[in-house]
Amino acid sequence: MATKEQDPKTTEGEEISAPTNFVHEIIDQHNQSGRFEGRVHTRFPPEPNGYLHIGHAKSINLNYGTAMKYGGKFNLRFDDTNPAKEEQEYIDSIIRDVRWLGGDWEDRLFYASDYFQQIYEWAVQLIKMDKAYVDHQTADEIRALRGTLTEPGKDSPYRNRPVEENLDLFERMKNGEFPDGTCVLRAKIDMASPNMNMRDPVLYRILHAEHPRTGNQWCIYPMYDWAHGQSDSIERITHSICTLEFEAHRPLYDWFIDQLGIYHPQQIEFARLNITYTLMSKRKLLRLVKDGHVSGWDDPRMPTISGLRRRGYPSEAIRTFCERIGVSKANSVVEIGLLEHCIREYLNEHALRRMAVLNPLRVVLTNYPDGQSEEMDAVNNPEDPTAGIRKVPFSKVVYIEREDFMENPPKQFFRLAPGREVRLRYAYFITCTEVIKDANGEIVELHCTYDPATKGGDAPDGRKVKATLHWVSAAHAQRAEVRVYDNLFTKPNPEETAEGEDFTVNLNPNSLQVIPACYIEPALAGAEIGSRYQFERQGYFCVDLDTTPDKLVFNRIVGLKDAWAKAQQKG
RNA sequence: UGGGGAGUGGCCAAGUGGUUAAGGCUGCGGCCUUUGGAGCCGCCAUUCGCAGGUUCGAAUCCUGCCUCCCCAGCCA
Repeated sequence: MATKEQDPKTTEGEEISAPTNFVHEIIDQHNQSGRFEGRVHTRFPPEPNGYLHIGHAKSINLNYGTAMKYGGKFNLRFDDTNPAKEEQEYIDSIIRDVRWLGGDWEDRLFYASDYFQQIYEWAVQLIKMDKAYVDHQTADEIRALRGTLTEPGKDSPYRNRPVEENLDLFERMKNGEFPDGTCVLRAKIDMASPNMNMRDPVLYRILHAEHPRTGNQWCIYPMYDWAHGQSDSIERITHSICTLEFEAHRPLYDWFIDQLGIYHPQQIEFARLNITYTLMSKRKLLRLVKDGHVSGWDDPRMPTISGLRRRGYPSEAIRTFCERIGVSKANSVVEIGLLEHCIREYLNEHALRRMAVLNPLRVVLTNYPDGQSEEMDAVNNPEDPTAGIRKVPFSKVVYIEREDFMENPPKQFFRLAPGREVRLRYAYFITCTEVIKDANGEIVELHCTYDPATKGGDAPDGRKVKATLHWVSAAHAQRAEVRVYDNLFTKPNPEETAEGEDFTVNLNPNSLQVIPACYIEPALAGAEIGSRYQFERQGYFCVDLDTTPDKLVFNRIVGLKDAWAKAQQKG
């Protein structure tokens, strides 16, 4: 059915699928022109100053996926050039997350700090070429002379120091002779450039700080701009894929590489991911953690990879999502609904079905023999016959979902109501005969009769019911805590606030609802942490790591689509 | 009012001078159903930021304009 017209071929004639985005299109052009001799080598270059989030997943998927598509290689490299903000904890979490997302760097785990010596030598080379100088201005003075977007900057008074003096000063910077902030090394480019990045950017600053990798070996650290392009060059990266904000830095990276005369990767910029009702800024996510708005980086409401993992989002589904959103240069905001769709789509196929009652209503089957119980066959996954069946115990008293009963149902409601017959899934047809209330008029129990002829859920006389309810036998039920999540923010754009307010005013006070005592079927006892199930008619749930041998805790990953709820909303 | 990017349906996104302007998500109908789930079928841009122009023919080429994003860290 798919038309297979002219699949592009490599020079070897081996088939490569058609370009799926503009990045691949550029690579195809390079492969045609022979720019990189057919090599494709990408990398994911995080700074270890926070946890990865789903926006990073898009980047990892693009970089790793691209390498795989072209039979190339993929590196993981930490851009650890600022010891003031970076920590080993972040390095560890990032490694774990990239691996979990399926990225495989084989033996190519690198650090920009691995290249500090080389980068230092290149700085010396630049000084010798009279293309860099030590500037003793303060940060404020540098800023004052940088000019503005519309006015050119002015040369630093230190700009024309002799090469020998610069060499000496830079050496002494490295040797720790100056306190932090005394001076910096700057590139000598053009203070009048319309591109602000070219106005003599800072290359090195003095930072007497302990580095997670290099300890106290260095007290000068290269700026990202001075380290990043060269790191890619050292690793012989072919395509340096990065986000849009670095587009204006590309001329600078090109200038460095051309001055140094070293291998030249091609930088390609794409638009970062934004998702409705969530934040993607590392700074703001850090704030949520530090200020205790969430329980940690792995709070199941966080868009961090560790949060999504704990919530129960399968990495396969996250990957599908990353494929489906596409890659372009247009700033965009993807609806959270698409992510949830991908999660449901995967889990529908893979999650075992179980029955669990979150908000129980006791039902007594008045004509069912006292003390009797039997085992019903239940399908584990209707989408996957190989998942088999299980036994579910049934007895005289069962719990059903409170919202599956209405005393005075509207015409659209076809679940249980007085005098009405419905099916208990895999069990029997039951008919509600009596509603028991307490002194306050609260419904505390239902009396129903069951039809023994409908065992398994089918009526031999062919009569139909309009609803099938999930249930749990009271005598066999296990207890569990269930945590139901909603969006962390109440607005599609959490950054949208009134003057003087910040994004925390948009925090959703109902983003976490804990249901301490739910009833679950016995097959769920001993479920492993991280395992995922569909609770029939409710949604997908994942065993949380707070689970202990005597207390199961489930996270709701995502609810099932609910036509009844939607109809209610419409009124 | 410098420089660099981007504008295709509610949200993403294909499209690279000749197609009825892909596809997915959402939404809306209907079928089916022992999950009001899943699945299946159908509908949803005479128009591509706007205005001109070139052409037999323009989302695609040209000109002008509008809107949005990024850049003035010793952050990345």
